Amino acid sequence: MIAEAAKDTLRQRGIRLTRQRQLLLDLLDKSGQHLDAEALYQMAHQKDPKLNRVTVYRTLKLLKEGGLVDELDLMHYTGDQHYYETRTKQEHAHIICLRCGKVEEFYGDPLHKLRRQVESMFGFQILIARTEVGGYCAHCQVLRSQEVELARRTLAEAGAVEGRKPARKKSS
Amino acid sequence: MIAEAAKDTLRQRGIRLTRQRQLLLDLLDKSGQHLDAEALYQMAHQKDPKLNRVTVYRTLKLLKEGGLVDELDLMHYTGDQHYYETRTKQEHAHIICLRCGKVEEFYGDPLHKLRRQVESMFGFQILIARTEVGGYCAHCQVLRSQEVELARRTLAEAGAVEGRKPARKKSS
DNA sequence: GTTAGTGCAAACCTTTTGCAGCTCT
DNA sequence: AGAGCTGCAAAAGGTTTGCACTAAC
Repeated sequence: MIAEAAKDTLRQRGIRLTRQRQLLLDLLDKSGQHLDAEALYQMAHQKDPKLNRVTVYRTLKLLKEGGLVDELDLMHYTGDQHYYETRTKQEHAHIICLRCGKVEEFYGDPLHKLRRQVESMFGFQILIARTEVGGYCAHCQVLRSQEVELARRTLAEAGAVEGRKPARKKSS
Repeated sequence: MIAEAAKDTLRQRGIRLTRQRQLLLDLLDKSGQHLDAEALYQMAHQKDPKLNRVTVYRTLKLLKEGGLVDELDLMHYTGDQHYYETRTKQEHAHIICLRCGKVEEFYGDPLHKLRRQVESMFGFQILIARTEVGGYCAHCQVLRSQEVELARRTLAEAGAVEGRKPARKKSS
């Protein structure tokens, strides 16, 4: 369980493990990934009605600065909020379908190569890296092209109707 | 000049090329890269005092949706605003120094490979991809370690002072 | 002449801050 | 005991929206 490791890390840094922080850490850890502050707040608030939204923001900031969670924005698919996931697994890219919102994760060589090249080419010390890709998933590509086709026809129809209206008075 | 191509694209889509849009497009095109909405507004507003901030936001949104500019956030180095650059050059990653704010651009194989792998592995149709890397540039690594060392010493000193204070009443 | 686009003001949403009181160690 | 943390209310920062007027085609 990641939350335990995170708690140790925090303890070692002399950061207090309050009831609220433990709850948030556990929720972040368990509940899948890509929670935004509001979603996390809702979950936490349900378990502890006294817990305030502000505490969620402060905790997330703390964890982010401590390198315990990573911040994403998933191409702002749903808005301008940020998403968080515990930093455990290998580095990975996030692939977001801009139609259905599904998020895939990509682990692979190119990410490591990129990292190594950036380090050696620029003498750069990398602390965080993130790759986000937006587009249409296999399923939505079909649906998307149907939608576009429909829109095209609707427009053409409207155009035809317009064409039937009395012509611009020029010949009248 | 990119702005011209962009203008053609817009015209073809039946989007009106207003005075304001032309100005914004030209500014985006010329003035280096990584402008945020406010910076772009300041520049535009200087040339055309009637031009409103809202128009900047609306134009950026239009250009972004049309794939003519890319939106970045440069690891939120300076805050939560977004940055924009015209989409012309090859795909590239942005490397941001979290100490001095310098932004480097990385062009390279790993980016293409990543793209190709995502397309083939997931059957994904990519519309936008972005990679941002945060850390310390070669120059700032040195300065950073000095800063950390200084902080460490300052803390140790404070700790020493604290140590001289009457001990926790246990032996008293 | 239409319809899209602009400016203005006001709203909106997410996140941060100031401060008094509470709590972990 | 006391610094660190929380909750509450209020502010901030960035961006969007409603509406009447203006301008591009």
